[in-house]
Amino acid sequence: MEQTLLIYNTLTRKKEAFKSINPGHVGMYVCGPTVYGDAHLGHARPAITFDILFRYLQHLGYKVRYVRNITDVGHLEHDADEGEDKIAKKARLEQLEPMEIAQYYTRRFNSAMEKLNVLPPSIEPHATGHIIEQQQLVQEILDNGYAYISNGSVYFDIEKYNQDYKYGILSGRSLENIKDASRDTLAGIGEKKNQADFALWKKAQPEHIMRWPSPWSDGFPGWHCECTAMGRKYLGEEFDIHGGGMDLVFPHHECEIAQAQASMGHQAVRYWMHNNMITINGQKMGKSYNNFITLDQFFKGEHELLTKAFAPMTIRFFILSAHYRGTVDFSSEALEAAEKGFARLMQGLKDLKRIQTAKGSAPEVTKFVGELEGKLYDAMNDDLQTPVVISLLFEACHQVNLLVDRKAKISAADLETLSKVMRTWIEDILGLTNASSGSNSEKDKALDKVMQMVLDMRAKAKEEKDWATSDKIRDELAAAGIIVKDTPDGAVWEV
RNA sequence: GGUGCGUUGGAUGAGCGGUUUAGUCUCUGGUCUGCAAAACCAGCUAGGGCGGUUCGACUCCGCCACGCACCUCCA
Repeated sequence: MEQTLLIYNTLTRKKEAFKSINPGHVGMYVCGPTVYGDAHLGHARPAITFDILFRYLQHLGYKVRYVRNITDVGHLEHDADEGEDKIAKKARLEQLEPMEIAQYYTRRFNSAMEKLNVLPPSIEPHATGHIIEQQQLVQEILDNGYAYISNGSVYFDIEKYNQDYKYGILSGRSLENIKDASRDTLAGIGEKKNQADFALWKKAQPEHIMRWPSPWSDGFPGWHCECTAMGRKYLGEEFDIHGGGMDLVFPHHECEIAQAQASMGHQAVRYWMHNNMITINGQKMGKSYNNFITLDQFFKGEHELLTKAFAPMTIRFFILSAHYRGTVDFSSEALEAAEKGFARLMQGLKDLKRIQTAKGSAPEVTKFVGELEGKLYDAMNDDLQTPVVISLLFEACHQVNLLVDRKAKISAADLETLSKVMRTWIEDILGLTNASSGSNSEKDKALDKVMQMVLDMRAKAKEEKDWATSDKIRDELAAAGIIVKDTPDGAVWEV
């Protein structure tokens, strides 16, 4: 924990040295998915970005409580005025219970996360399980005079709030701006005093299935409440890190700040972190643009923009090869490049075992091994520069290749250090693992044996210079989709 | 209109005030191989325009041009 981790704080627009509120402990909250559809590539980004942070903080010795919510209620379709709960709408369309939908997509989300080797958070609270906490939050804001009741709904009074505090500090916009923008796009003010006011509690229309009793009306919480209420419940009135996608800065996180301030009199979050978007042909990938590719489609290769299926680890590597605050433009070509890069990294890890040690290391090898981990820490500590981490690990692979080819010498001690560093950084911190290592079914074992037999036969034919037979085996295996690669240590195969 | 970001070699995409600046794809040469594939090694005229700071800038600052994202549910 002697490492100084710099984190870019959206609130101050500066990189700041990270210091946790409670020494040795970190509380971290990240906005999770709204479970009314399959997760797409865009959802993978915050999940992976904050997974890296979660892993790295733990690596540095912190005990981390990581909370990522499941939004299963509360996101209104259009605007708080005439909105319809997204979950409820889809439920009616498909004649299912809202909870059935939420459960179904939650499972699918978690399964996709597992494939991407995203560690499960410490707590995954559901919005529907915290209605009482959200009502308490609303009541506090009402009691403090920063909200008003209108026709059974409760709205946050931005004008009033702005007199005592300042609304817009996170997104860097003034109340005047916000009002102007709202006036253009929306017609009547309706129940609200001010167009910029946002709903804390919404009275349910008769057609709403998801509803809860409250002092104000039968209804449901406004969509900014859950994160404020649940973050506070599990991480305390003040906690270290709040993360999410950049598109949540306004209004979601801006409203969270206002809610915390209005209810508790102080802000809850020390460091606001936001990952940038993934674009496709230069445009943000999103549900409303209808240009998204779900993670499932990636894994299966079922999308017109995909030339083939991509392994979850390829997607993870692809996302990590860009810095989290920059946009990443998706293309099949870019993913194919990522696939090769990832394979190269894994090969380097594997080839460590083939290195023959010498009595002593060459000076440049000692220098490289000695400096590697320090450089990795420097990169990671500078606001999680994973592209640099990866490029350093590629340099390590280059060293491994030289050593395998016996173009350099390495001592047993240096090799052990190199192995340990590479393993720790690739597997534990970046969370990249070899996907194929998990296949241990009876079928796979049987295939392994058969292949070993076939390759032995081919090796024998080669020994006897019976090229016709050896080539025939190679060609027929190729026709069956199995590629044979000859290496100095014998043939290897893959499907 | 407001708020941010970007402009790097044949393509993509990182880092860095000066020395050898990643990686991937394509191409070229080589090693290995019975041949091939794979793998590995090496190479392939780079940093939008104009100013400024500096002994020195692709890297810092300013202006301009172009492009992009966010400002509505959204990761």
